[in-house]
Amino acid sequence: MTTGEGPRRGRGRPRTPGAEERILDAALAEYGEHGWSGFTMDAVARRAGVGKSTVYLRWSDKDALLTDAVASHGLELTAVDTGSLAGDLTQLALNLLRHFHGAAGWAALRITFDTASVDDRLGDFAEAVNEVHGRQVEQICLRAIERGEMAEDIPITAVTETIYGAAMVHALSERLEARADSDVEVEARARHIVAMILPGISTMPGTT
Amino acid sequence: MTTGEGPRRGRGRPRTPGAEERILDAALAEYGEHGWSGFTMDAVARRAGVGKSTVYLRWSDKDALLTDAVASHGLELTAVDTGSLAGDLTQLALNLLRHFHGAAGWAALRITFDTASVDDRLGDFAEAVNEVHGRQVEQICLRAIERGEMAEDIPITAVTETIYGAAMVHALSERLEARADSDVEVEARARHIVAMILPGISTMPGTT
Amino acid sequence: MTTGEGPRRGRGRPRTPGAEERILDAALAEYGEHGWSGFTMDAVARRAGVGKSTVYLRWSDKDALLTDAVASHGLELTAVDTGSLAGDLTQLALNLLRHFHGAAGWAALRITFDTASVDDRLGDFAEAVNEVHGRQVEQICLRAIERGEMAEDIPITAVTETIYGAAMVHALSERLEARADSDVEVEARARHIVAMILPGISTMPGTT
Amino acid sequence: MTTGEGPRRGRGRPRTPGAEERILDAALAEYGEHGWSGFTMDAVARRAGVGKSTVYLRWSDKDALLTDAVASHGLELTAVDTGSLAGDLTQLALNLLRHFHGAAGWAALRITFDTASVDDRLGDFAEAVNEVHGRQVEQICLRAIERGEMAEDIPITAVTETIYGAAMVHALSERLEARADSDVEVEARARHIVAMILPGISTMPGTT
DNA sequence: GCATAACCGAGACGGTACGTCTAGTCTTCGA
DNA sequence: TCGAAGACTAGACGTACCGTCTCGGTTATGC
Repeated sequence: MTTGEGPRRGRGRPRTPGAEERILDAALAEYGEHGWSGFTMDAVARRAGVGKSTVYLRWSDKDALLTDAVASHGLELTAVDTGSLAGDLTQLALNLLRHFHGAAGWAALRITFDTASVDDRLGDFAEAVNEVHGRQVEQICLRAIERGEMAEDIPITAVTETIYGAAMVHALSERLEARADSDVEVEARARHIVAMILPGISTMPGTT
Repeated sequence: MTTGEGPRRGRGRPRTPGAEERILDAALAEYGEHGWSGFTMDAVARRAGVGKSTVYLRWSDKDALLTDAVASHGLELTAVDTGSLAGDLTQLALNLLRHFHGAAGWAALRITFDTASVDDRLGDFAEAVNEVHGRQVEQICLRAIERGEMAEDIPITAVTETIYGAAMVHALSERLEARADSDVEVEARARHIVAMILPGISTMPGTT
Repeated sequence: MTTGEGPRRGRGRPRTPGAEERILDAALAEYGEHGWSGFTMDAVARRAGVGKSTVYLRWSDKDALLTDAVASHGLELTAVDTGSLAGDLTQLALNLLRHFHGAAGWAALRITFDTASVDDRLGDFAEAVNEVHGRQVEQICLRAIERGEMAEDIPITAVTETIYGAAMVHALSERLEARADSDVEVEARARHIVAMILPGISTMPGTT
Repeated sequence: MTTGEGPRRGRGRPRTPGAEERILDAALAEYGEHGWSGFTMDAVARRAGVGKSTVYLRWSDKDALLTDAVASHGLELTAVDTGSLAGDLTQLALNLLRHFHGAAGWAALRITFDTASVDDRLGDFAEAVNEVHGRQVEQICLRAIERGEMAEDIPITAVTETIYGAAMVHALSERLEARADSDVEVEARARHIVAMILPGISTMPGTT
């Protein structure tokens, strides 16, 4: 995402192959363990067994590294097409719940909030996430409208925000209460969320 | 929540009355302007017209101050009882949208995420927020169930998470797109959110 | 030296009698134990069992207190008149050696050097010490000249400086080597010093 | 005496060559201008055009820096061999008077007194000074004894202490009276001092 | 006998330096 | 040419101290 995929044909020593990934992993681990205020470049470099200059050679600064670290593990939401609006949304909710529960997803979340707060810093990443995620729901909804399952006058962003928000706050609750849902609970929660909003957006009242 | 409500009967010069509030305000302002990195104790002290030691006399460190600053202005959600579930939820959603849009609410949000991530730091504040907010929705729902407006088998936490999440993510979107909704838009969004989940939780299908 | 011996006849509560002395003692003790850089007003006040304001009520600042503390115990050199130049000088050297060896004398010495270094601060104390001490030797020498024991063309300040310096450096050596001379050694050293300079200032060559 | 003469062969950026000296000079200048209180690490760093951490990378704390600064310029006494005891001593006295009159010599003196007072701090420097200086006089005296100019039963330390003390106290007097001797006066004083003690240590009575 | 006034202890106040730590840059050696 | 090591400037961190101030209380005089 940052490195620039130049064929690296030059003279001199080629870049150590594993370094990039080790650094990203180290960054993610440090961020997960100590949070933003305890996240130091020196610690990342040391943990990755790498000199600080190697890190700065590839990322311009702290934010860039962190952003990239999260991005590298944080956008693994795969689109689905189960054939029904209910199925698509339930699968999406499930994915989101699992995503935000994991370290990378959670880190992505925090960074999104952090970067969204500072105006003089580029919220590139946050916007990217926003767009990627937003497009997911958009496709689901468009398919549903085509099939006639969903009313056309529903603002899609509202659907996105509701589902994402629900998953997000649920993950937050879990962390605050130092609780970890079982697989069954997660699935139940996903179904609950969808059940709650489906009647509100569907064309046929009374469907579940 | 701040210093312990000791009646301060002792000897010695009593603490300057206004200082506490001025420092908290300054902290919130600095945080809002510069974000977490860029938030300086020296700057807070200077802005509050106060010595650094005065700040450290009352708060043990940066996090404690920031947490308190946000808490002092971040829990101003007033419960409402409009008589109907739809009215209550719409009013709540409206409050939340406005809350998260403002500096204090947004800051509270960020801090909630921050403190929820670090285990060796006390997420006291985050838990408090969680509980206060959770109780709001609980009361609304209990009233609705009493009135027969709401099904009894809906998990209330799911309702909470959905509404809060929707408001939260909407505020996030606004910031990411550097957009500021008008009052009309905010109200419309609140109604949309409620309209989306109301059919899913209400006893009478087809109601809006 | 600082207090100003006003009869303190006014109304109001009179100053606690013992306080003055206790503070001075505490100051001297702290200075002796921790040196100039570890000498704090808070510590002095605490050690004297006294509030800081009580200290500042009597002395304007740190230097004033320290100066006074040393002065109160540091100028106890008593003049002597043994009837002969050799006797007078030996007695003086002995006094000085003992003086500089003790805590108060040593502290006075340090302060003299400290205050002599800073031009914007009043070396009042240092000058006072200098003058008091200088006068001692002056009197001894004048008596000796009257008696015909001492040549008239000797600059008296040179005599003063030599004897004082010798005693001073000897005390310094003792401290540096963590050594403490016995009484016999001190007396021997005093005689040595005088024996060394006596032929150089006496009218009769070859006298000891 | 400073950093340990490791050949610094390793990897990494080598220490900036000039920095050490610039810092020491700045330290000495600051000390000379503002004295011990008023001597600030920040000011030293700023004056040397250096970051504070660079200073702390080389010296553990304020005292260490100051001590070293003085040591670097404070031990420039060169031995002399004029061929006669009187000549040697006069030259030594002259050197000392000039040494203690200068900023570095005076600073060295103060620090010697300071470090000699605090037992938990290493008086390394003070001892070094003591030894270096002591050896000077020792050599002079031994040569004189060989030549038969000086009696063998004179304790050499007494000679050292007397000459050093005389020069020291003279410098002190100059400062206290804000006076600066001319070259002629300094030389006269040196001759006076030696004339005073020479008869007392020489084998031939009546020599000057 | 009661107000007045100066003192006392405690300790909070604004300010400033301390010594530590981090960010991001720069400079060397070795691969 | 790149990588690791690590010194560099800049500046925030949290602590400690200075000298000032404001309390509640105490102890004397003087009306």
